[in-house]
Amino acid sequence: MPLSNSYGREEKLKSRKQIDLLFAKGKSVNQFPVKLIYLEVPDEMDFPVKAGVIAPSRLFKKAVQRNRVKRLLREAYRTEKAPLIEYAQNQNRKLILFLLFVDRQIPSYALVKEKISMAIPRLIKELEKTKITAANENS
RNA sequence: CUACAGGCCCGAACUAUCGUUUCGCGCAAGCGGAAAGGAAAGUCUGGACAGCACAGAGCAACUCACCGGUGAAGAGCCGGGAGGCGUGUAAGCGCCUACAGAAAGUGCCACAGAAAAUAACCGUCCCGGUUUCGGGAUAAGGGUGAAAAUGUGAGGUAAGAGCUCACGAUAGGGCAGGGCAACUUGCCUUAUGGGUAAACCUUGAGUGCUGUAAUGCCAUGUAUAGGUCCGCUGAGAACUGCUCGUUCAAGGGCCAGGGUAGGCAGCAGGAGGUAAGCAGUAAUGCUUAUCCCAGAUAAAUGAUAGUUUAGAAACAGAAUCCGGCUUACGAGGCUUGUAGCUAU
Repeated sequence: MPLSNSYGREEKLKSRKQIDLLFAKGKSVNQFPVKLIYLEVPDEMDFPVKAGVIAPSRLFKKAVQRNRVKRLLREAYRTEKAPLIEYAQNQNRKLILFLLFVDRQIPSYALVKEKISMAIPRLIKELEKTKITAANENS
């Protein structure tokens, strides 16, 4: 599968069941004002990483504002996701992921992009740890 | 020209790169097309559409309210009438109006005032008594108030009063002229004991209820094992606002637990848009030509850079679809009215 900057239908997290599961059991990486919620799943999926975005209506009352924040998150994820996909493919791990925005101010695109580019290496690092502990438990 | 108020128009364009949703073509790679708003908003209305209901009677609730037209319909729109406000000597012009009924009934009318509805505090007048008082008549005058019993003049009277008369005002009725009508003009006649119906209410017209998470279909999947209460002395269900009434009726309610939560249709060709012509004061209608113009479901229109421009900033994101109403808002343009200044 070639790496590209596209962010198509098969890469989006759509199943309501998986979303409920993610919020119930998922772990998180905080990189204020962006928060990643992730969960490794055993299920077979058509793409190694499925991701969605959220702008809480609690923080943004108007639909226009929520749309704006979600578009920024989506665009930043699209440009910065390459290392994560590559890692998941190489290690053959399946991941579901949500990007939350937890500030009240509508951010600039530059800020969101910077924070996500910082958060994704941290996420990979966390995944590396859980892999080691799982391996230890198994042995 | 400036300020204020009302109405209308517009709601940036283009290029490049990387992306999203969808449609068409193609085996595929890919190529090509389309992609938020004037309010998409509030969910306030009217419909379309869908489901359930539709033997009957009563009650309740809600909506509307000058006339005519328009339209699928309306709490909309257009035109007209009436009333009010502003301006003006006036004519006129502009703006506003939930504009049926107060002569069916009930209620309410703060403060002030004698009194807020069938009004005697002061005053005026008469009678009795004779320094003060008592009985009566009287709405002309006084002050209060948002509002005080139809205005002015004359007659009249003890003093007064629509008590009578003249000219008016307001309301009802009649006749005549104008108008499809609301209404209006003139004449005659009757009455004149307030306001409030965005108080209850009355009159007239109308409304079955629910709402696209409607609804239909396909797929997947199981479990009702348990607890408790009620029940043929009728639980409960249907007639979907409620009651009566009618019909059915042996299982039903609650707690706990299990399964599913995927897909298709609805769902994008419509009371559709644009242009021209015709009819009409207008709203609007008709004809012809032409266009296809979002369709998601954790939910698509974005990011970056540059150019144009005085500036790109306001309010704000489709979720079944249309017609309206209301509210929010930016820079500029057009237009109407008022005020001011300058010039003529």
